[in-house]
Amino acid sequence: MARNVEFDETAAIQKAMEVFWEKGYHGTSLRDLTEAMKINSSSLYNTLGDKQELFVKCVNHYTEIRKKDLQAREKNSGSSLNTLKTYIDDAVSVIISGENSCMAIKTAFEAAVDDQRIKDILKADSDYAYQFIRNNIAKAMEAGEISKEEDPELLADYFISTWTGWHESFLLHQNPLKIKKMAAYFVKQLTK
Amino acid sequence: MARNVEFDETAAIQKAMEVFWEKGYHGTSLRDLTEAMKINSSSLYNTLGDKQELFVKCVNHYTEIRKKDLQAREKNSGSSLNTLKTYIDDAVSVIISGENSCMAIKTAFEAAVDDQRIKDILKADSDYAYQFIRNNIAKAMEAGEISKEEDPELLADYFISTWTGWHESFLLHQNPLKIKKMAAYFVKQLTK
DNA sequence: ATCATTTTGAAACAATCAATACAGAATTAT
DNA sequence: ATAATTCTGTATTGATTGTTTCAAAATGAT
Repeated sequence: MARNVEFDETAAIQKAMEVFWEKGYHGTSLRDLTEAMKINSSSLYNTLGDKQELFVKCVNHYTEIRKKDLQAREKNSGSSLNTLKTYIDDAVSVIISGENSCMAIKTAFEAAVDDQRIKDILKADSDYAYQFIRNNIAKAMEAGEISKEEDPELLADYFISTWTGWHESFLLHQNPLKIKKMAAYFVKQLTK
Repeated sequence: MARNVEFDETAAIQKAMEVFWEKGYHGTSLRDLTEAMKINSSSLYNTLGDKQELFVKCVNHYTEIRKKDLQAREKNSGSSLNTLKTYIDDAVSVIISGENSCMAIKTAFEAAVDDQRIKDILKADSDYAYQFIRNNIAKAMEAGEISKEEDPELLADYFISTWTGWHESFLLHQNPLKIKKMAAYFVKQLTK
């Protein structure tokens, strides 16, 4: 009957996500977005909604990427402790690469503060990582790789929390060694 | 020779700080500021400068408050370990009180990202806390309250990092027990 | 090819943004 | 009291904000 949408919606959201990621929600203008997405504002409003809706879609997109990453790690055979260690190593690499900090963290401290929808998405994202870590810790305990005296729930929370601070540390001090040392210390605490 | 400024500059900065703290840099408008500060925009620009300058003054004000807090804690006699424990307990109380998250963290992940001046202020703030913690850990080691096998520098970094994550955790999950457990675990790790 | 439908692009919308101009009120020193 | 100076309030600046309008272009079904 009629014309189809010309642009790739997922690609457009990806681009928008990158802009929001870099500049934050309030720091991003509609013109920043349409320029990066290479679509007109009328097309944007027609297909993706207003700024807030688009932002929600972007944060969702971001957490879906993270979810897929965790799912890929779950499939990976090998000891649970190694899965966790690799997970930590990869995170350290991302942090000290000097790229933009984790979007979930930035969003948590900016836009999520007064938007429950965003909070819910980030909470679900955090919960998913929590389960991933908790399960692997529990399995590592069964395998005797981590002391059974520890509480996997507590350790999982601790895991996620510590992480966030590493981003802030590198943001301010730009010192890779600090991050590496903290990661090594964390693994040591975990395994002893 | 001439008239004096009518409003209390420190009080005005305090008010501005509260607004920035709540809404973030980009989320705060000049109207928000002048309304809260109860001064006219012309007075603002005359005495405090533009939005960016005012923000710098506010972040400085915030870190000065924290500095004074730490200095008060330093004067407090008692064991170094107790000083650290009290410091942690107080932080936990603030976090689970449900008030706004720490302004330094929010700013680090929003405005500091592309403003070196802000980064420098926050770095100095972080360094001051670092010294406070490091010194107390070192003293606690001498007193035999903390194992001498640990590295006070590393522990101090770890201290600060963990902290940040607690804020994010409570922001998303609103679960005081999680924070309390993590704090208890942290102290346990520190002292054993 | 025609028609119905939808997307697109350019332009413009009112509202708000940060920032300023300027006149008059207020203050101090003389 | 006068003069010199500075602060304050009103009003407004041009720019930018998010959003919408609308005609023209593009598409698919008949």
